[in-house]
Amino acid sequence: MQHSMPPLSALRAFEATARLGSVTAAADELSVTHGAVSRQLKSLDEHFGVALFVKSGRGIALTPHGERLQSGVGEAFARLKDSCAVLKHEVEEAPFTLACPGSLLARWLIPRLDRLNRELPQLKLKVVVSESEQPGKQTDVSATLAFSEPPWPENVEVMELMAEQICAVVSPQLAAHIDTAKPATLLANKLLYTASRPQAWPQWANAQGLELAQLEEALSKGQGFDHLYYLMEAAVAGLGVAIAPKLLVEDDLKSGRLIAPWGSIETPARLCLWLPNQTNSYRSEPLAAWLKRELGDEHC
Amino acid sequence: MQHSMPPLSALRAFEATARLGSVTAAADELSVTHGAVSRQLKSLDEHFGVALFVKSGRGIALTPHGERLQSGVGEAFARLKDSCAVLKHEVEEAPFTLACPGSLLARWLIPRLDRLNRELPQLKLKVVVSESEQPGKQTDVSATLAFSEPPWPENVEVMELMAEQICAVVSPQLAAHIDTAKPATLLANKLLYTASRPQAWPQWANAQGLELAQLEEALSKGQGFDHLYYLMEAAVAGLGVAIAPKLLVEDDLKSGRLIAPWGSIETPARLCLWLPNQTNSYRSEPLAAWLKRELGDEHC
DNA sequence: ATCAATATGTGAGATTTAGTCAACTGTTAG
DNA sequence: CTAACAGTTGACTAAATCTCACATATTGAT
Repeated sequence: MQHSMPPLSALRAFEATARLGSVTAAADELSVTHGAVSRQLKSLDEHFGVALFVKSGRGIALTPHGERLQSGVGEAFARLKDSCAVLKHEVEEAPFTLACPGSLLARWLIPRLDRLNRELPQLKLKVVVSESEQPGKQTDVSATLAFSEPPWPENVEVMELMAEQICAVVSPQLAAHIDTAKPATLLANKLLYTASRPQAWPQWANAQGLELAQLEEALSKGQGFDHLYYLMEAAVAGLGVAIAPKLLVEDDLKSGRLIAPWGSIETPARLCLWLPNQTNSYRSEPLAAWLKRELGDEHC
Repeated sequence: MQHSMPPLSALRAFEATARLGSVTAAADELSVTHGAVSRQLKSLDEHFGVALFVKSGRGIALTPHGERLQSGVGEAFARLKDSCAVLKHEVEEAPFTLACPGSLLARWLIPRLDRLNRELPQLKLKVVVSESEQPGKQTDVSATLAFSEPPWPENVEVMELMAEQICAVVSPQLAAHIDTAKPATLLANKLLYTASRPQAWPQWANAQGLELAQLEEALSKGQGFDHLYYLMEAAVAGLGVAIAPKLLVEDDLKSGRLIAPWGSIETPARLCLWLPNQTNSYRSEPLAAWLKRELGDEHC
């Protein structure tokens, strides 16, 4: 009495065969060969010690025992399929919430959001400003887009999208008064910075071969902002020279609202997509692919 | 949308775990290690792209998604188990019908039937006289017991129980008038035979070194019977010398109603249990074992 | 009648799935 | 603070399942 249950795969084969009235059709539905289904049915016969099908012409037909089994098993499998389909549907129809820092959201993602939604409508994408400092921490988001430096924690999946590049930017009006050929002349100007990225100016200065002490002094005469977003607005307004991820000023450089006379440098940070553990890859992969494509296009 | 169904074994692990509230308990019920169940659950999470359980203290608890899945899947599995149990019960409770030739039934099986039923009550044994000449042919019986000669057809399972032995038997009263030392003297007596076993006398005569021509002549003076059963009654009544399977006269020999002065010889035939293809081995094996034991005991 | 087409059954071997074992992490209770 | 418990995971192994190719049986068409 211990094991009245036969192997489940055999029951599934039975259910499909009984419903479709054909071994071959059932095999087709289950994406296996008819031989595989035939074996499963034989194993069921042996399990129950009674024939569930009899040959009928060149096909098969249920025996009375088979018919009685089918009535219950058919309903059970219908229930099973329905339950799984409902859950799958719930998961797929749920909006995909992408968290992202405000500056990246405002200056890069939002201008592209309409196209993203048109190209990946099945995501039902929702974007929110990320609140936590650690991207993987928020549990109520499907993914987080952010610049961050390796190493990354182990219990989350982090997809690297591109290296961060930063550049010093200035309004064209202000640039007219600077000798942009020599980086050092920059230090005479008002430097704009944000506390959220204290390493940005030192990294840039270092790459340009400038003395850190000189930079410190220049910064002390500069202006700080709470947020990268305000910093960039200040640069556009011609308040001074700002340092910013190239990605966030790309549109401004193209439109001529800002210029970056000293080029850009790569930092150790990477633009990453952080995925909590159980994120459905069917949903995150198209988004990752779209982001990579979008970022790649901009480089050309 | 193709494959909304995860592997069924993973669903079963989920159902048991959700119902019992514990991976270890589920593993126990399914007779596997907890590691195996843990893997199955993980594969389900990945299939649906959502966590179905969360760690809760040192155990686990269903997530809202998990709870919704459980409600349907639990019922479906209950249905499945019930359907299988019902069928299994039907098969096990159905009487086991054993067919058997009339003579074997009357002179060997019926005297032992009460004990057989007492020792194997779960069989709910029913015996019927076999109608078909070919033992495997009848479809409405669970098994057929009969003497038959190899080779046997391929599509039925035939279990050999013992070699057939035949012996010439005579009533003690009649034996008093025969010189039983020499087989040849037998030919002077009235030979009793049945058309259903034409080879019996020739086989016996051959084994005793008698001429077939002489036998033919003796047989022509003898008496034929429709059925082995009448033949044996005739021998008991002292009408002449009969030839019969030793098994069928064993009880008569023991009681002294018949004697077999010339011993017995083995024929190519075997006492066999014929099993149609889908006979449940859980039911036929105890019967076969009982028969073998019974036959073995008689040889001692 | 014979041949092609259709449907199912089966032996042998390959592949995939699922399971075991043992080590590891985290939690609770004494 | 240790021991017992509950679950997860890496590496390996065992077993179930599938495929392929061939065999058998029925049906319909030439």
